[in-house]
Amino acid sequence: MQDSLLDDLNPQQRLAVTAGDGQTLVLAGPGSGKTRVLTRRLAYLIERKGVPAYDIIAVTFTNKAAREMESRVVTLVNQNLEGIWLGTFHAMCARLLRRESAYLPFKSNFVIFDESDQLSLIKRSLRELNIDDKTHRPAGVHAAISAAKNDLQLPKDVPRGTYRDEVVARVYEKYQSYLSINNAVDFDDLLLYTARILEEHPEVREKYARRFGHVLVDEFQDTNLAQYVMLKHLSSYHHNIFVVGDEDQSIYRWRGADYRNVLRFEKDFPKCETILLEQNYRSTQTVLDAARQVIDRNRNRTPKHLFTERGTGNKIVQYVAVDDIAESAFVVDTISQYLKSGKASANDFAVMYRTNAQSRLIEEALMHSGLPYRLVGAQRFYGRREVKDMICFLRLVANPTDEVSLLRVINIPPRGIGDKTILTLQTTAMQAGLSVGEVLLDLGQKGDASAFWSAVGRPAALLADFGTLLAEWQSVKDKISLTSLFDRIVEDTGYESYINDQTEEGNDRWDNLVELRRLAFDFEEKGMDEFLQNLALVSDQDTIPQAESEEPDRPKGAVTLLTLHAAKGLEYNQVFIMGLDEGLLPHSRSRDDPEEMAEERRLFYVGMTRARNQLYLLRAERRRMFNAWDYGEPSRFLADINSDLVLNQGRHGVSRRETYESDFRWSTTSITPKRMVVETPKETKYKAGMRVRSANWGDGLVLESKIDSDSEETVDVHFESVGFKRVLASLANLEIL
DNA sequence: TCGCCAAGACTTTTT
DNA sequence: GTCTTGGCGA
Repeated sequence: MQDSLLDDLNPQQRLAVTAGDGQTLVLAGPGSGKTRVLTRRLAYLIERKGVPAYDIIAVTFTNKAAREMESRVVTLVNQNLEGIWLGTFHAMCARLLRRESAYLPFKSNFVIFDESDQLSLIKRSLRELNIDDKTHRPAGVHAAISAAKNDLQLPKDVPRGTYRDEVVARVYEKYQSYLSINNAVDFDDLLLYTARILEEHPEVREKYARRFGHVLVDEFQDTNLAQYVMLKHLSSYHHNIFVVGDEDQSIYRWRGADYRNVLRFEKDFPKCETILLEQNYRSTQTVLDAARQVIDRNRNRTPKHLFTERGTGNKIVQYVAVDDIAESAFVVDTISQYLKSGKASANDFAVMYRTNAQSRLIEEALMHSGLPYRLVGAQRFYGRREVKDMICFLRLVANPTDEVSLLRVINIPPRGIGDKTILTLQTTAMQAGLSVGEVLLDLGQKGDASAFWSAVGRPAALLADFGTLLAEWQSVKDKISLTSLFDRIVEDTGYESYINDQTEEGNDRWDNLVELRRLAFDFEEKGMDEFLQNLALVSDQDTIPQAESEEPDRPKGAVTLLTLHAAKGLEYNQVFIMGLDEGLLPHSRSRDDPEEMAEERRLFYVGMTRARNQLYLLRAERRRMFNAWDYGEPSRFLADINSDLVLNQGRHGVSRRETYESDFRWSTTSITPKRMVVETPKETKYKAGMRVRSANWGDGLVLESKIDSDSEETVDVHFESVGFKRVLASLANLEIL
């Protein structure tokens, strides 16, 4: 019997796809056909079980995953997916909240603030509350608020035990009130409000729970508490929930993701059927074995025995470079050799690293050798200044009371409206009980006849000019198309000449605006509101050509450079993982938290399992950090891989630094010839773990000690009294206890 | 008000 | 190294 939906699946995959009603947990190792199972499951429900698409909700984390799933399902079933809820968690929540805004502190046409908007609101809240932003960094406070939201806490739920908690709770409250004034929500709110609305209003919960006969979830290991609770409520009527994930690939803990939701799922649904997908279709057995040796050291997970029919394959190549430059040189040399032999093309290669900062050296090395490369994700499209500016202009036209947007663009391009003027404007508005935008519009429309003309003083004319522009855009916004409005704003503000200074960078910036205009064109029919509401939920990966896709303008392809985080879900024939040094991978910030250390291990595991044929693990004996050499230890993860699986290509003796120097922008002053000789680090007097006493700060614990370029010993100490300090050994006079 | 310079930070970043 | 931020002088 032929069955196109099931025939080409392995037994485990088939078991998952055809699982009966109830709760199903599919634990899918890397390369085991997770996406395939999910799409076939959808198709199976619709085609074989006669489930109307309308009854299904399928959630993913990225737009890319959602789009991919949709297009694959469409080719599998002979009907359209009319009425299905298929999309990212955030998009699905936004849809639900727009319908149920009656229960919420904002209107249904709310906008979603992105990260920069959020941060500017946090800063304003801190200022308003007179909280010092040095001791309470905006990003840190925001992270704390975000964590609270992911844990389903409202401001009143935040514990107020310490002064810090108190600060967070107060800023949280203020921040929410600002969001509300602007009719805006942040990313976390989408999840928080959805979970809470389902929790607190039985009639809403029942409405959606009844509707969704089937709930399907991708990347389940990356859900946070809010998402978990939401899923539980959505499936509380029909109890059909099908989740796919892999605890070992959970790498977003710092965003609230909790892989233990996998364990929680099994506990909450004791009758759930658990299916393990262990056959791997991507890598060689060598890669899988090595990866397993690394990941098996983690606890609280379901052990998996990944196997492949692809054979043993090549050994993993380990290479210890003399320094960071040599590390990059090795990558470039190796790739060049492959390409010369004709055995591979550039897009077979990926170079992965822990931190974006590491991309610089490899980029320079690739550029130097003329190899084409593609950098994933470093510069974000929507984060770019010019793109953000334009979006704020549009948001302002759509909603003049949006103060965040207004304050951003009121003086862009510079039109003589400074801090002082803005402050008077704000005070005037507050006294009149109006928003800043409304005052501005009044000034623009009535000129010196406006009631506010004298109140704002000398710069009144400047403000009125901008107000006039704004009023004009407002009056035409419903009469002309979105792109025409776009052009009009660019024209009226002289924005093009402001950003495009005819340098290469200026041209790039202008190109970004042209790209944004192209995106806006897709919303010509749906209109500006829809465009703005969706903007924040579109990630950069949707606008930047992705690694696996063919780019017509680059037939030969390019080497892909990306962080380990960005690598999840992708695969390459040859994978280089750079910087396998203690402090880098695992990252030093994870040093004293076992949970974070476990996540570093998973991150490495994700990277390793991206490789189809050949994996290269690299490290450098020393690298340049700030202005000194940093001598690292090999990553602890390397020791976990059995040496039988590894081919050690040893250590290069020559740094390429000299050869670069002539035609690259290495600063010659910072690299004296003396330091090009490989030098052994001098012994440090203080060692990590030592207890020391200082006359100033009392007792403390040495975290790290190193010799910098001037042979000075720098010691990092955690003092009981004052916390972390970095001191020079020669000056601090630390007594070893 | 603007633009320049110096100081300090700097993990990852699906939405 | 490179980015942002804050202070200061024109």
